[in-house]
Amino acid sequence: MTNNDLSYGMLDKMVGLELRKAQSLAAQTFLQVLGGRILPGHFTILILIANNPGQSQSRIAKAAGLDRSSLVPVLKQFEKDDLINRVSARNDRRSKTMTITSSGKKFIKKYTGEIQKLEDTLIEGLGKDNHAKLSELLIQLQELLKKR
Amino acid sequence: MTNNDLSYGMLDKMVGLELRKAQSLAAQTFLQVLGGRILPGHFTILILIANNPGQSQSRIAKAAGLDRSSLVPVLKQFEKDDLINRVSARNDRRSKTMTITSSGKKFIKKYTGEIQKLEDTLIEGLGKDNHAKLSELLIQLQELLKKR
DNA sequence: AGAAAATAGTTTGACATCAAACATTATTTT
DNA sequence: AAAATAATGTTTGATGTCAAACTATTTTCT
Repeated sequence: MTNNDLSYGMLDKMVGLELRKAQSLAAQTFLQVLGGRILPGHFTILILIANNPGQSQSRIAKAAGLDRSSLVPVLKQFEKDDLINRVSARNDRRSKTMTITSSGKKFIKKYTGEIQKLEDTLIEGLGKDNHAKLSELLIQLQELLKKR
Repeated sequence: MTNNDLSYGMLDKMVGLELRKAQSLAAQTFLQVLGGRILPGHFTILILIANNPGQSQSRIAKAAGLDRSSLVPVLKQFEKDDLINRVSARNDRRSKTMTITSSGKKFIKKYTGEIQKLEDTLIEGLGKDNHAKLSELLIQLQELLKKR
């Protein structure tokens, strides 16, 4: 039997605990959907660049919930794979503005269907209202945590 | 201005994205509460051992949402810090059963108040019902993801 | 009973992430 | 205008985690 009946004691039903477990499982599942070719968080970076052309690395990093420095090797690889372009910003020579390439767009398009399908199973499994409520609460939670 | 008005495109409000961002923030906040002395996930391991004495490493790992192998260095450190005891199980010489020490109990007790206080601010911020709903949905989500 | 498969804990190697320190460029202060 | 402060991208070092391979045991199968 693989029945998991351990007690979490004081941590029982605390959001931090459930968040970590849920996130771990979700990341694993999304990674499968992405064919193991790109990490969920890295896919997010790509999407952010595609939807917000001309933004700086710092802005993208912040939106992705990652450290600036963590982006560097990822972007380097994206560039090497011809998924994005990076050029020094005219007005600020420290910054580099980034844009998606046509290959990048193709790459994204390749997985959008599967990702949406996965999300649809979550919507179906939780119920539409609950799914919406869950993202809403997660966003609200982020607001709360940012304020501390 | 630090206004974060980037578009997440197709990922907007997807649970995977919000989960990852929320989890990152929560882990950071809990780490602060724990005085930077122990990672949230490691504290969970300790709590699990305290509340489920005599369990094997594998069971604890699973309940904590971590890989078996990830536990090894953590437990080694816990042992060195006299927070837990590990002894070979009588009935299964592969297994090691673990118990919390009195120092371990003290360690837990030291942070219980602060952790509960943090959770209380989340309950207050989200509203009691929403907080309960959030953990419930996170648990439900885990069930869904495990079934895939 | 003996062989085969499964399980527990561990080690090793790869990699993602963060934090701090750094150089360069912008902005703010004086 | 000069000096101090802040911001951007980067490098480096440390650490946590996973996955795969390994040993030792246990369980299952025949």
